[in-house]
Amino acid sequence: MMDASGGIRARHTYHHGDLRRALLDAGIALARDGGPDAVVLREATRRAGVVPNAAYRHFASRHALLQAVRAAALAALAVAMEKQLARLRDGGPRAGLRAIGTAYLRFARTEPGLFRTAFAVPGEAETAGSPAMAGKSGLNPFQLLGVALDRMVAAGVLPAERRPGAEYLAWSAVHGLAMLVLEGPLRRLPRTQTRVIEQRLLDMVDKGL
Amino acid sequence: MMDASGGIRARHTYHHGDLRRALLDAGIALARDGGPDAVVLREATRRAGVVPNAAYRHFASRHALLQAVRAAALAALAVAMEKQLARLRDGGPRAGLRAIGTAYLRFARTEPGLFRTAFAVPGEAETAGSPAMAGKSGLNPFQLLGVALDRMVAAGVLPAERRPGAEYLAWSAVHGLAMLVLEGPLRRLPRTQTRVIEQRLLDMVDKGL
DNA sequence: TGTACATCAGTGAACGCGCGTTCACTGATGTAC
DNA sequence: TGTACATCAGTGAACGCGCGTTCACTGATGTAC
Repeated sequence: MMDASGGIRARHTYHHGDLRRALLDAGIALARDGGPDAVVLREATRRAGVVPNAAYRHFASRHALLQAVRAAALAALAVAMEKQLARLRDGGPRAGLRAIGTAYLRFARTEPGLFRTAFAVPGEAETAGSPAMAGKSGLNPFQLLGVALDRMVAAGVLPAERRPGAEYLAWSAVHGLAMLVLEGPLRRLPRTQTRVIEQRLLDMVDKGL
Repeated sequence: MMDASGGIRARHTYHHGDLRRALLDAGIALARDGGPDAVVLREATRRAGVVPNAAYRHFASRHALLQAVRAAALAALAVAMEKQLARLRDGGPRAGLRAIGTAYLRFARTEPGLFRTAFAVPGEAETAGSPAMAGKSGLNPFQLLGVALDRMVAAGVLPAERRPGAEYLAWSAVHGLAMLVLEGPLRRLPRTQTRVIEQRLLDMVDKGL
């Protein structure tokens, strides 16, 4: 059990209260600064102030915990996207797509550990959609992207025949840049330059779709 | 020491002959089917028919071996690109860029382990260029992409003011798709659909650059 | 051409590491009567 | 309202694992004279 200062406080009850939640939170914290490999079962129990094997009351395996963390990371991304969408009062349907892309790139930048956990770990298809991966709207990141594209079609900005599969194209571009900047060859690029490239990439998607 | 059938043949000389090469080859084979994490020092020595610590005569650490494997993977990608470029007798300068992209995507598909090793491992900036990462032309993948873009500018197909940083945009798009297909959410997509999306992605880059 | 000796490339044995996971257990909780 | 008992959520101790890496060594190679 962690107190506000991050230290370990002695538990006075034998039962924890909500160990599952505590383990998940610890897992998220580990992923946050260290990525998927840092999500270590023993460390999570340590942080929860509990003996290692206690985790097995709540997660079948380390892998199960990791998947739960991954779902939380995806949900966090969805929330970030929703916030960015909420910001734009007006602006055409193109603005929606751009907001999605912007949020995605920012999330990768500000939460690299969670980002890597969300995508570098093979998991269940988030294209389908589990509630655990969703934001407040009930949609996961992929679905939010889909909605943005649908709106573009409805507004006549995107030809309907180019709609199917368009999410893969937009997603690829943005995802690739995120990866290259995060742990790829573009890591050493100065941040200002990164921003410029981000904008130009979004332009490219806009124009090229 | 491996014979043609893949078994371990007894070495009759005390000295190996070219252990460095043997370890590197073993490392490449490991990366090929298993990605970067599969490049395990002990396993490489096992395959070379040698005691584990013998590796330290040739590589300072596991990490050093991994970097060598990574360089080899990048060189292999460069060679694949060169081959694809050599194929096109004519076709405008756009064809060059497309060949690069095609080779990249195919390499990711046919050599997923090497691809992941090349890019999922933080390494020295390949944007600069070490000979170990280069193809027959002496250029590494990034540089080959740069040349293709330069040609487009020279041919007047790409406005000069859009040239700087253009490699990052093209690279991102193609890299993102490769990642999503390889170990991301697009893994389960049927192969025929993947191909279609690949083409459309290259179209998008072409149009959007 | 032959010998002495330095250098090099392997061997052999061992380390500590932290991990995920299993087992048999005990203390705490809540429900039926 | 009080008690008996089943269920649940933790404890305690231990495992085997394969890894990277270090140490002191010995057999093989090549070079100087």
